[in-house]
Amino acid sequence: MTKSVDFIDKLRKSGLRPTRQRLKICEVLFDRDTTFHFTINDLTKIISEKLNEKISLATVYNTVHAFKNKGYLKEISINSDKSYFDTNTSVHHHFFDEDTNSLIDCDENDLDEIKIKKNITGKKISSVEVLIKVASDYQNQK
Amino acid sequence: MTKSVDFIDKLRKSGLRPTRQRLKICEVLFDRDTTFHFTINDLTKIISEKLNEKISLATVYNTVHAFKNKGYLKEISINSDKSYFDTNTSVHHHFFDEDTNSLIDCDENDLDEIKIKKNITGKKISSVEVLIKVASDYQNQK
DNA sequence: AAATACATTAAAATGATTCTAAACTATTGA
DNA sequence: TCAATAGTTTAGAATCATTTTAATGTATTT
Repeated sequence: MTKSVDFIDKLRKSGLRPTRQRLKICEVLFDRDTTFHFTINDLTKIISEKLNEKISLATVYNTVHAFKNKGYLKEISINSDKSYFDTNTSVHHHFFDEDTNSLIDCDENDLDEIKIKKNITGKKISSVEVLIKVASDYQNQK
Repeated sequence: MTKSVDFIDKLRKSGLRPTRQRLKICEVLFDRDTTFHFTINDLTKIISEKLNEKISLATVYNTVHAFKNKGYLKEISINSDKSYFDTNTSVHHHFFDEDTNSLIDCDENDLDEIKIKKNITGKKISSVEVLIKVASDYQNQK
């Protein structure tokens, strides 16, 4: 259980003012034992339904983007109408369950290390993401 | 240079009627030597500006999705407001140039084969995609 | 405690994509 | 060959995620 003081610190250190809204969002996102994968819609629902808090949608967007820019969240590449975020910012990869539209972190043992042997001239690699889409064995009628 | 007859055939074989609109789109997409990466917007522009054709936006969407479902196009996973498609449907991976928002196919020599050592129980793998994001060396102020 | 800079907000705007229902066209089979 | 039909195209409306706006509010600085 992370204390509110820690979040205040975390925010201040990143040059973000510790507002009531940001602290609430910190609680939802970072006061957890395991990685959390979410869309803005998921997060908004938790805030309003579980916490009974009212945070404007624009603020949720602003905050998530601020956290992403500060490196506290990772955005996952999926072709979806929505954006997916991950509280696990270490280098790791994902399974995407097409039946439930949910992400699952790959364990480092699930996959060999990805080695890029040749890169585009004049560019630096900013990220490498592997997405393994999975679906139920029987329902292949897409 | 693929002949129109071939496209008519291709469409008929997939249970799609060879309409004027679909044939035009086939020409744009498949009458090429190299892989083509595009968004709906790119495709629409080519049709109207280069070919001077008028195809309704809904038809472009319908056709691209039909082609994707028939396996003639691959959709690439990127977190973008737009969807990206690829005429190269073989298993291969991508560089994504963040400076120009464009995709580049990985050569099979750019990357070792991806081996998934452990999968989610009860699921089958429907695809494995690697996305290598690159950007200019100097402009790292994101 | 006032001034300032930063944040939040509701509502409007935007932009990609999908839906609708009417008009059109390729195919089928008499 | 022609009418019936099933599939297709279309413009425009609808939807939905996300961003913008500009006014109000709040944390920080002096």
